[in-house]
Amino acid sequence: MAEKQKQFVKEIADFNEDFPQWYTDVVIKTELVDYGPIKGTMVIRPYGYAIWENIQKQLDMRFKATGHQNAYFPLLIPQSLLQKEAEHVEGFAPEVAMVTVAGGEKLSEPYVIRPTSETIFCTMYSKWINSYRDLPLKLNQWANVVRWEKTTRPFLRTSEFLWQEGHTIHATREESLKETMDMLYLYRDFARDVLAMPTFVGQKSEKEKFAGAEATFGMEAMMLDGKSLQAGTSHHFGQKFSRAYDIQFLDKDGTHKYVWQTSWGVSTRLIGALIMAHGDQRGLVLPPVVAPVQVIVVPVAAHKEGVKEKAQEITDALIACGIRAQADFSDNSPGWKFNQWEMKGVPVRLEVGPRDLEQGVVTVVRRDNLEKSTIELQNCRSVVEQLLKDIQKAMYEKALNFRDSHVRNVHNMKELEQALNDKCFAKIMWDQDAECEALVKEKLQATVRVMLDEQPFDDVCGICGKKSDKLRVAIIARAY
RNA sequence: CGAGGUGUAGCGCAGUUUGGUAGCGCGCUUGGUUCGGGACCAAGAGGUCGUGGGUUCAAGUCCCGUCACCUCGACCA
Repeated sequence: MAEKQKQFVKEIADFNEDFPQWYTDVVIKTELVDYGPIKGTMVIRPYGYAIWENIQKQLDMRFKATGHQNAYFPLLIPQSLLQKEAEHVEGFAPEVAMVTVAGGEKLSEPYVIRPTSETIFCTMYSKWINSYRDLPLKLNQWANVVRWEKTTRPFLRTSEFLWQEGHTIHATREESLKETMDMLYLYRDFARDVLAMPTFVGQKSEKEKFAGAEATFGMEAMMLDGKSLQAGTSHHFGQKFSRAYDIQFLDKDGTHKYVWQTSWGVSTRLIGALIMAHGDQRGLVLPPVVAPVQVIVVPVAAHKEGVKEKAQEITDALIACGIRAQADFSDNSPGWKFNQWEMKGVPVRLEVGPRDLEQGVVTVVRRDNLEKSTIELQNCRSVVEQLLKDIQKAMYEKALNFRDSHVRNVHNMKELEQALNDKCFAKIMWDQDAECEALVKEKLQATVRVMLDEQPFDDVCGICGKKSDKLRVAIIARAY
């Protein structure tokens, strides 16, 4: 028995030895995703897509609550449109896929498959906007985009991925800056409350900012191997795009002005982040809010009198109060089911067997800490409801503790290297010099993830040791 | 594009050194016994060995070509 258990754990690679391999194994074996016929694409299977749907639902609610609306723009973009903003083209050119033939004829102008939709939004915005009364316009799009990446990994980097991209335009710089930050914080709160994932948010370096943006802000999450994953971005464009695409409005003072613009997005990468932030040796651990199945009811000895009926009854009662519950009546052995649903990360398991029925109880096991207990049958509903909330909270606290114990203030290159080798994020004072950034990358294979709005703790740059008036607290980490 | 690796049953692999009837485990099907942490017994089904050419009486195995995929680097949500 114990042998089989060990074998099972082996099935999903070794969590400690090779974390990326563990990750890939888990997403494939838990049927979240499969490789598509084209290299670098993935097929998101029902179980994985259900997570995405829950993420969508939670985000969409928050977007609507902050005055955004959804819309949809075309997949194909004429190449010339993409080329209007110089930095933007340059940034995306290496990774765009193009359509050159349609309707059996070679096109006079190739169509780009959107790598992102700034250009098409801008084109339409310039037609739609006349007056300050038309502003702000705050649209969001749920869509797929294509970026021909050289190396790929399911969810974390694929040639095609799903995301949401918000594109807003405003009459003033203050307002667009506020929008950029508001959305950044919206993402941070969403990650905390929905994904149970603590993040660092802050400004990206010049080198890492979005092609065509004036400033880019990012949200970085810590994975269980101490590496960082960019989980979301929010860009301030200033008037760069509005000048390139001629988006002007007539202001109150009677003069024409260019709009101020933002964009922000999160993608299916969030699913990858979830997995790498919470998983364990047994597989996935999903936060209840996004778990496709929140409660799995496993009958034990289902053929015995009343077991199946009771399991169904309990499941129905939970579904009736809005819990995503499911009963597993397949003819696998209970042990197999336990392991299977644990691997799939279901937060709560209820075991219903003859022994439980005799005593009028049900056995409950939580996925996050594997604690097992029994509850009175009549309290089942309310206990489970509370338990889901507790698990959500406990998962966040666990992730937060992990992160806080893996963040370290460092003052020089030596300490920085030590921190990275200890699988930690490093907080360091940085003078925003590109040479320092390049040095860290070359010597330590690490990058400046974000710059935080925190009090300086040194008066020199931790990398080059020089004084500077541009010192910021930076997070440096190895990253996915 | 640089460096490594892998293609044999649905999945994971052995077999290749030394050419000679295509194997194992899991899964799948059927019947039966089971059921509180991956059950057991029995009987089955399932393969042009990635692909093209060559050597040979004979190629999964040797030779030449080619394709695909994976991992790690440079680039990115």
